[in-house]
Amino acid sequence: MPRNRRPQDRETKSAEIVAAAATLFADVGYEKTTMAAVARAAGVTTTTIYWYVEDKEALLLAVLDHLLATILGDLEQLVDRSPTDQLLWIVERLQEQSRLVTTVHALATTSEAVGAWHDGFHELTDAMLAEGLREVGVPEERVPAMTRLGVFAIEGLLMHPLPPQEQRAVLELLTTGHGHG
Amino acid sequence: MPRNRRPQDRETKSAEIVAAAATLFADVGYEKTTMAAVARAAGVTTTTIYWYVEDKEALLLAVLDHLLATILGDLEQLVDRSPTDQLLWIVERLQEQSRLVTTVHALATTSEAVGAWHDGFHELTDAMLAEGLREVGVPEERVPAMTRLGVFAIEGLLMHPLPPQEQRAVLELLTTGHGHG
DNA sequence: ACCTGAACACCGTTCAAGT
DNA sequence: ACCTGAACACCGTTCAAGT
Repeated sequence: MPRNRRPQDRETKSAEIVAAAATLFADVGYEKTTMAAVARAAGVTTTTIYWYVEDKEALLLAVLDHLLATILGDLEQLVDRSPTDQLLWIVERLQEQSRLVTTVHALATTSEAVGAWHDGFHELTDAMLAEGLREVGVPEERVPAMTRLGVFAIEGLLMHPLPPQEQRAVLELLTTGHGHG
Repeated sequence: MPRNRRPQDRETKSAEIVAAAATLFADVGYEKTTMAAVARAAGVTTTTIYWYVEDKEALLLAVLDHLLATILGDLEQLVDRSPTDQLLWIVERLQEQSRLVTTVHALATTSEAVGAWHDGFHELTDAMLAEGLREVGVPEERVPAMTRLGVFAIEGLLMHPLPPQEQRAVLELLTTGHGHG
């Protein structure tokens, strides 16, 4: 048996478990997803999961980390696009994961680890949005408040699906300072 | 035994159960609050709760309804204040209940009933905010988008506590169209 | 009508035992 | 090192039995 076969397998199986959890969390929701269901979807026993992950919350964090890494990876392909385009693309991606977004918010106050993840995520997206605003020519002293408002708007759109035109109207109001014409 | 004693008692005890649940939901969170804990706090047996309420979710809805009624009741005292003042006052009240806010969002997609409550709540707050914007002189065609953005900002502030000055900066940017000076 | 103790189903997690 | 079946603790909920 080759020396490096085990680690390979370990990563593969771990990835399968995380992938199964990601799908179920997005479809059924975190709270309603059973560890047994994750195990079934991943083709292992329930107890096996605990060999790869400390508990259900750690599984959630693994899913979040994987998701974030995937999004950031795909984003590299879009470096040449405008910051606004990049942001809109992120919104689309997160919209598919709105259940996970609300779950993170719900657990952020209760769980130290999820709270830390949430803070880290916002540091990243805040910085990205601020950068975009500066590139668009927003004066420096307005950047912080606009960044906040922008993030709030994005989260709001994630959690309250709106018809495309209304969604667009909100984002236009946000960026240009006046609603549609 | 007087004819009307029972109904009185029933309402009292029901109110005690809902009050106990409201406190625990706000402090510990909905998911982490045990029906046994609610019962203990209300001075009844766990099973007794099920005489007054169908299940845990119905208990949540009772808490939400009571909270909303209380807030709207108190708001009557402030009719002479400006819409902005009224809104700020509501934000403060909801800020004490941010756990409940995230819980509603988390369950809104899963539960029909919570989803309906959430929609009703937004209809109400959206209408209030729109009214306030009109009174402040916002042109009619900008009202819808600004209302949306305003609600998103408020929810954002509820879920991401900010230092007072930054909170103020966001609200000012929202209402005046430019950040602090 | 209202309340209860005992019991049930379900779920996250642990553990002793296997390979 | 990795995996499992059996068992445990906990929780929402039900039910037969009481007043």
